Amino acid sequence: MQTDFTPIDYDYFDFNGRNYARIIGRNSNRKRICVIDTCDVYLLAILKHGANEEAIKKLIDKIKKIKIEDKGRKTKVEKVELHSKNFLGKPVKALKIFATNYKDLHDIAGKLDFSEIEKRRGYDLGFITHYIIEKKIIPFNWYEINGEEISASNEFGGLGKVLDVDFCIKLEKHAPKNNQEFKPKVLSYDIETDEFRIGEGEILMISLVSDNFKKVITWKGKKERFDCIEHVKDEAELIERFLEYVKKISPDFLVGYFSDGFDLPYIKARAEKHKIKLSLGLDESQPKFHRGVGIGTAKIFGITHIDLLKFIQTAYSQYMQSETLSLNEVSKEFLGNEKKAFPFKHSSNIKDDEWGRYFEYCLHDSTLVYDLFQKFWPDIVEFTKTMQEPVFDVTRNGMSKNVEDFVIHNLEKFSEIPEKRPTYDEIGERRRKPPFEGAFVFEPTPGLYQDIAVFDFTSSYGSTIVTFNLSKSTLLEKPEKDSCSIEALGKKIFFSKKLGFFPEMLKEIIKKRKQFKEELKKEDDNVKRARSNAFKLLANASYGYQSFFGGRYYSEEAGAATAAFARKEIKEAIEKINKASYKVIYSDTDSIAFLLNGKSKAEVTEFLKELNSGMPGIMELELEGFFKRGLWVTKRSGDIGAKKKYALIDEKGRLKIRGFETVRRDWCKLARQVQNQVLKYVLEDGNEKRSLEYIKEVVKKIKDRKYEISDLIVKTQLKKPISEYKAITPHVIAAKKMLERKIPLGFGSLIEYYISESKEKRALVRDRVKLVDEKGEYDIKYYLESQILPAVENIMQVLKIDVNELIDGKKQKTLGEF
DNA sequence: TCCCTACCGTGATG
DNA sequence: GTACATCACGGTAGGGA
Repeated sequence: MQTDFTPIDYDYFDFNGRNYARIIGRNSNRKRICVIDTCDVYLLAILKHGANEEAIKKLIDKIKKIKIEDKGRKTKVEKVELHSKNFLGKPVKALKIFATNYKDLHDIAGKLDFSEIEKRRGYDLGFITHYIIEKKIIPFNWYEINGEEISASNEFGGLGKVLDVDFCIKLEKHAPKNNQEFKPKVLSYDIETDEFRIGEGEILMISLVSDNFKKVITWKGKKERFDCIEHVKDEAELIERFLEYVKKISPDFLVGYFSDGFDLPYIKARAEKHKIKLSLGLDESQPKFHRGVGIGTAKIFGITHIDLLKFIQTAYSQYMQSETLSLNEVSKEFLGNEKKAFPFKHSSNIKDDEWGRYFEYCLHDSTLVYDLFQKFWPDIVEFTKTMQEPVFDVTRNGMSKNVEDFVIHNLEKFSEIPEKRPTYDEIGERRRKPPFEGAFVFEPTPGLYQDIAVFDFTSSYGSTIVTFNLSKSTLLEKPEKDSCSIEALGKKIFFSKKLGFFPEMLKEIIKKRKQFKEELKKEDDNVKRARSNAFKLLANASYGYQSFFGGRYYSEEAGAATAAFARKEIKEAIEKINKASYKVIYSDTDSIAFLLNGKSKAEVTEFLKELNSGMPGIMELELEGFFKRGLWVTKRSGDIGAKKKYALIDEKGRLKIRGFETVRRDWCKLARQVQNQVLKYVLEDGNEKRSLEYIKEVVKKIKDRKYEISDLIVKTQLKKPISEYKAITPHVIAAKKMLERKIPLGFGSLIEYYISESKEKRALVRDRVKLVDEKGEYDIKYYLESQILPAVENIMQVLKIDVNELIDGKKQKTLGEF
């Protein structure tokens, strides 16, 4: 049969000793299709330079005889070809050694102990990656496919019969087709339980949301409620019902939030307890749980399980406003919608008339997850198409893996043989290296400035890598004609002029980033901003990747050289800006802030063009914006200007605050609000007048205990198991208190506490820690001197005001009006 | 016991 | 599994006076 087809999810199976890819996807009639296909598997043996033809011939004959039988299957070398390829940019002769089963390539490589062979590569990619490279059947692209329909045949042990798909096709031909939009069928889900520890409590309800479908399955509460609430008799039936709905709706994506770490493992544990087979897969298989160091992953065959939290974490968190990645905050930021309020209670404490609200709460969570998925769908597609790996992996991988996938899937254009993953020892060696010098940060002179412009290098590190051709494969041992050099790692490092594959590929990511940024300029919304930033992140991660110990294309020299070149470029730009009679007041990594010194915006724009025309390669500055005022403060200790701490206001009165306590979540809300307000007043007015009034008022209110504890809560994240802390800080004490109350805590838990008054005179801060709901009076002195004062002190100091006098009230006379 | 500083730890910037 | 280095700053640990 013939149809069009877009691949969504991939896995593979062995049949008669061979590997077969199983690809689940859809056609444009929304029929679900499973494509079965195989491909040649091989590894590459790179030959030593200058091996003679006769020797190679003999070698090929020897290799052809290799057989392996020790893993319950027979694998042999099926054919050997001699190819001219590149390895790390250099031309090499390599033998392409074809074998029966991908999993045996490693063992075959182990038998290639011949003196003519220099290196063995290309057998550590994984079958699916290898398959996608070989057959070029890329997720979310469209293909016209031809093949034999085997839905009802006994082929592959009757595989087609057990698969719950519309068509099962053994692929014969495929050709790329114009891409079209694919609207997936999505089912989001969320569970509520009594116990947070996996499987230790009962599942009280499961909510499901899909297109025109909302359902809460529960065995709790009273029967008559809303249409979408379905009562079952017990937990076992609830799980059965969940299975039925997933099967009936049969979505392309089953989406949860932290569902890799909670919902799905929980359902699995409870299903096991009730001896229910959790056959969610299209082939009736159970979810496969893969253990990770942190949380594992949960994979369902044919229905792609997505944990949105994971994707948001890697792709967007760095550029988000939200302080935590809780469903509530993330929904607020991207949907303008939040969770319904329902304080957690054990089910035994929930009254009859409260269940309705609990159901609504649970259902609303699934709605949020559903809406978030729809919002991020374009990004998920874009990421997946760029990385060319199955969407299951792309949504879970970190940035370094994404960069590496992108590289691996683009090697063929360069006839490049893939480099191997580093060994355990190599990783250890790389990790032990001392850090190299990074970015340049300008030490600002504290002050309140007027009329400021800010320039940014577009994808600074990325364009540096591209411009100066910095990578593992372009690193030279000694200088060559036209090679470029830089001082880094305490020596002179050289890179060839001939463009390497890594820099060339990076060019494409930068192009994409530019495109998304343009789109963002046309119409600004949270998701567009996130997308643009995600590709910015990816471009920057390419720099991080080359210095990342786990990377195949790790190169300390390339990393250090990138930072060195970037420093050189920005310092030169600063000099040029100063020479043009502007005055640079601050700079960090890739941005430069400078005073207009009376010049017009038009002059600045013109000057920017001139600057760019003199810039090497694809290095380019862009205008970040004009600002009416800007404030830089001193460090708390000493008089020198603090780096990474400043606030700007543009002509429209919009604030841009960086590094200040206002943007740090480990300061109490009050301190942050007060600082934010003071910055606003100072930047708007250019003087201290309104701020002083305001601070005075706040100080009085603190002294009069007019604030709620909720304004004074300090939030700190737990970053390791409590026992591992050497320094017992307030947040460790708070965490211990929470543990005593049996509140489950772990890596990443947000610890909330406030500082209460103590009779003891010299008590440590940690001895005064109280949990949010613990009764107590807040410590006036602490909040004045350790929260509010530090938050405004340095700002007022710039305006020559000593805030200490406001607080103790002794020297108020010197303040004139007070 | 007081005082100082090194170090731990978190969370920012880019 | 896991992109990088550069900063600020509160709080404690721990030694010396």
